[in-house]
Amino acid sequence: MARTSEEKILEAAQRIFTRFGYEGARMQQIADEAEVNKSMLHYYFRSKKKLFEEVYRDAVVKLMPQLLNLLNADLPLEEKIPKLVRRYITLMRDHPRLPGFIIQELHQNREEWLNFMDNLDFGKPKKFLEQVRRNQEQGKIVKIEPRQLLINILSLCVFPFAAQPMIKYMLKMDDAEFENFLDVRVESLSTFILNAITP
Amino acid sequence: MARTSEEKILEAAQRIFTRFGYEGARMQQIADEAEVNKSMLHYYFRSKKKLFEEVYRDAVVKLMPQLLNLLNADLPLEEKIPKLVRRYITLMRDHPRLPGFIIQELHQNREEWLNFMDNLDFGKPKKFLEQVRRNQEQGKIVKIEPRQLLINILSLCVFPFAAQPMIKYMLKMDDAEFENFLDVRVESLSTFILNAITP
DNA sequence: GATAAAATTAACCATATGGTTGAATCAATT
DNA sequence: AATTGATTCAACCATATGGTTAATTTTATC
Repeated sequence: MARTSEEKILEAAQRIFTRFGYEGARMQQIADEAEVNKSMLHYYFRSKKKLFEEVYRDAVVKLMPQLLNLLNADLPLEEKIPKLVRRYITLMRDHPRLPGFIIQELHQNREEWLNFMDNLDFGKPKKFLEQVRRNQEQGKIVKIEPRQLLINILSLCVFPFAAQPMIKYMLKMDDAEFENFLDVRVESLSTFILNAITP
Repeated sequence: MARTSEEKILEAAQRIFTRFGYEGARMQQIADEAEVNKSMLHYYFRSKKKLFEEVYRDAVVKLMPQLLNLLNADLPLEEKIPKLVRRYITLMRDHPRLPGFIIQELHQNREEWLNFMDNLDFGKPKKFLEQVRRNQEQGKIVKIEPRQLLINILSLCVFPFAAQPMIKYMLKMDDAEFENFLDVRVESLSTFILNAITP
């Protein structure tokens, strides 16, 4: 404990920005959430934009490498896919607001976002795509464009979190039921995907 | 042509709100986009919030019924699923900003959003869920929780649009390549899903 | 063509918001 | 205890923004 003011601000900013977005967040709101004087935000982070960028970078750094490492790991597909599903869903469960947050905020200033990402520079899913192509040539899996498979896996894992409130509404789930839905989903998705690509 | 000011404003508001979100959008910006004096926005729609609600309602009404009707149609699953995929992807292609917009803005005031949706009241995917259950009992498809299958289909169709810039970035696609990716996707997804649920 | 109603505009207004400043307080070092 | 630098705070500031008003122009009606 005994978090410094700087830490308190960052954590508060994380909560507020991920919830309300850049435009929707108020500096005063962040200060209140951090239990700190508003001037402190500028003292430590200079401006709203700088503070936001810090938060956004942290979010991206928290997610992207996790997504990519395992994707390029040295594991046979039939092992890798269940592991991917389990890890992605676990990751999203821990940070359910991040996917929506990351996607939402990049929708504007696309230019700016591009060099921002290039600076961070995580790898690309190249190895995974090649692995799929190889498995396909060997007839181990069904014919499918590797990028399509990649996007399928990502979609299936991430979308339910981005669309969480909509899903809860459409299927009339409360929080507990949704959690249960996710428990089931880990197993369900693995077999779903493996089934889909098994000849 | 000869669109009325009211129409011009609504269309402009649609473009601006879906792009920048409620908080990010500026009334002046909408007025400029509509080539209309800012006071006109208040003259016709009273307030930013009212104008936004109109735009949001239009967006939801444009998407939801389309999603639900076909889902509950009287068609065997093996026909219905390719049709669903084709229609959903076509729909998203025509309105690529809508899914992100709808999801983004409901993330806040969840309470308000709930009665809002209840007022509009589209159906629920009940018939589809039952159809899946029946097919399952008859051994026509693999064992799967019907709601999971529903979310899978939605995720696979919708997510690529919500995450479009991210995908383009990760897979180094330009606009043309992404369009091509979507062309391929219609076929690819249908067989992917059918494969996944065929015993 | 006079009259009334609707539509349009420019000039304002009140307030919220990001940001600044300068004084006060605290903590470490000597 | 004095000095110094970092930290915290209340009071301000400039500006952007949603919204209002009142006058003007356009359109429709008789």
